[in-house]
Amino acid sequence: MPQRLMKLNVNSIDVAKLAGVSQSAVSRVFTPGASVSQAMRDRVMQAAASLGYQPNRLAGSLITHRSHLIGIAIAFLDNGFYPMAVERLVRRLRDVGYHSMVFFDREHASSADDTVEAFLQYRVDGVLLASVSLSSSWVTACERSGVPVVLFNRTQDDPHVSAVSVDNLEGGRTVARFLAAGGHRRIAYLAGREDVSTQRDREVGFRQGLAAAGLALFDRAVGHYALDPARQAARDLFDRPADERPDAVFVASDHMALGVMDVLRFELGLAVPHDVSVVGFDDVPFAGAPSYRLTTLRQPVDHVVEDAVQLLVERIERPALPPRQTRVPVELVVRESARIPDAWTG
Amino acid sequence: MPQRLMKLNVNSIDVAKLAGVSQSAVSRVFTPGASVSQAMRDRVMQAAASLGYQPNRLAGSLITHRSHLIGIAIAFLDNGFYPMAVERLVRRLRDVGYHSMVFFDREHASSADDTVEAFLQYRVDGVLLASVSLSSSWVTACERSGVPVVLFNRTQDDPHVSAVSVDNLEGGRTVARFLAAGGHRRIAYLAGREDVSTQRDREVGFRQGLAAAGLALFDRAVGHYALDPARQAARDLFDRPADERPDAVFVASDHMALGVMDVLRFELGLAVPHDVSVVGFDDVPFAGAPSYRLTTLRQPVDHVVEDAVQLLVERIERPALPPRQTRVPVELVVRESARIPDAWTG
DNA sequence: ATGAAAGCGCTAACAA
DNA sequence: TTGTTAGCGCTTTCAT
Repeated sequence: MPQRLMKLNVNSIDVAKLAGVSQSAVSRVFTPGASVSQAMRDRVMQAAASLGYQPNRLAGSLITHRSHLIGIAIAFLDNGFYPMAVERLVRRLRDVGYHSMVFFDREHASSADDTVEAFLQYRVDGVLLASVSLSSSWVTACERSGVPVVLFNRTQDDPHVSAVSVDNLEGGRTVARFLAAGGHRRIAYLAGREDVSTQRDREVGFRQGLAAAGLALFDRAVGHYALDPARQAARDLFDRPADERPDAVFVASDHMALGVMDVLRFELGLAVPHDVSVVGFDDVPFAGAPSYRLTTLRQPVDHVVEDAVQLLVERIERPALPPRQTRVPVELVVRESARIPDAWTG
Repeated sequence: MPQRLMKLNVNSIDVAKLAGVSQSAVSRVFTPGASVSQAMRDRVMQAAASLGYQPNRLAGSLITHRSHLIGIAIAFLDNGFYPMAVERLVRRLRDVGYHSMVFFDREHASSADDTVEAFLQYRVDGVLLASVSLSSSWVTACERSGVPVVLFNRTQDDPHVSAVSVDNLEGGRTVARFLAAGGHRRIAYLAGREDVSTQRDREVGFRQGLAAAGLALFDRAVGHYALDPARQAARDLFDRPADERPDAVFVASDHMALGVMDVLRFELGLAVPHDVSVVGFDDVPFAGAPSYRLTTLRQPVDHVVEDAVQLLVERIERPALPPRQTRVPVELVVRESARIPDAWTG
């Protein structure tokens, strides 16, 4: 049969006819764990191969009620932490048999609305939410339709939703301890977006740590987890006479911290860490570059991803299981952007 | 009816019953452009809302033969160009009504194999290939099943496949002209992966431009588009006495170029651009950072993405249309990592 | 404009 | 182990 006349969408009936077997036999051959003889398998596979047959999983999902699709919603990839996270999430999900539909939602609620609608219409088996701005009503919408949701890197007070996050509170405390031990006395904080849990927890922990060292926050500015606002915040904090400016700053994300270092060194002519110590959060790839050498708290991406996938898959496979939260420890990575205390042991 | 007893997977029949209309009426209400009275639409929408009904697009695709799914395959997100590209690709596709299944394939052919299989099994309407390593046989597999493919940022000599790329050849020539005009005489090239078209075209164009200026390549090393190999290549090229080392280097990607700058400045103690000029390719976000200020060729992401989506959608919607290739112009972004020729006008 | 009926490609009882 | 049969939830003729 000339290839040009080949039927475009080959189905299991075509394969069955060519192999001289029933259609359901074909289905079984392509169903892992079904009961088929080797002879049957060989005949069917050969027929399938010669027709270029691939089972239609969309059709299959109709009856199994499993699409093996996971919806991933994320704000954007500007911050270098998220490309790492998304890539590993998608890879890990694939390892355990799921495929990823990914959506980017910046600020607008309407866009997030469409995203949830798409998840529901495509009958995704589960949802991973890494967006900073998704309100809890979307979570409710999914869970009500029986679609389990896992919050990635943010928490809600609501224990009815699974979530994985790093220990932002302890991270904040660690930085405070490190900076206080380094002899800093005018310590500032550069905040992320005020409405998200990571920001809040990092700041609360930081203030706790400062208090424990007998210090109070010297100053504070807001960078919204974005580059330009962070740069402006750095100017607000540091474009002052030497004795009125902070001698250290904890920046709520590396993405912002790298921009802050650039402003400090290239706009304001300050030396890091001689004039000011900078500590970030995330350990993005550029944090380790010789041009920055940013001291920061590492979020162990693989660990976080592993937990997220685990949390999601367990609820997909055993819907009766209750939601769970996990909290992954962070690790201070000491580089040279902040003065290192004598005999720092963690 | 208590919410806890609510049926989990509401279908169009449930909605029809509640609204007291036929099932096909429900379908019409949710089909854009179908013929329904306003009264019918209102009744159905109300019933649907009260049940939380969302049409099952997987079922719909069975009959329409359109999944509105696009398969995107990409190597990885290490290189800062790709996060930008993927994010915009996914957004743009969504704007025109398509949803993205994304896959990451590093080197292994078997993984790419699985990816194509998944694309076929999920009956994606089209495929976008941004992976560097996907061989042309996958393209054939998709196109034979009637799934149009667009190559993103790489070309094949084969005109039977749609492709969008930037003008790497002209880009290479431009850099040569710029460096020659800057008075450099020992000009080196740091290559990407030898087996991909972007690398080849950039180098060919570069050599052409050098020849036109009466120069030949002074030296060459290979960085495989990856950070560590690029850093090693930089050492090989520059860890020599002053009169034996290049006075300028064109690096085939910014991702590598930033690493090269770090080695030059922090390991080898060379000043950029005083001792050596560096030019990159891509214009990734960090290229503009004050710490680097890398002179580079900008790939206009929005333009490239626009073309890619256009090329794909036109073939999905009019399958008879032949594949096309587009070539997007690049633009030299002059910063301070390379000596600027007097009166440089482009 | 609406309803009845057929069927998209598949999986899963059930029989044999 | 294999075949027969009945749907899964939808879109789309075709009548009305």
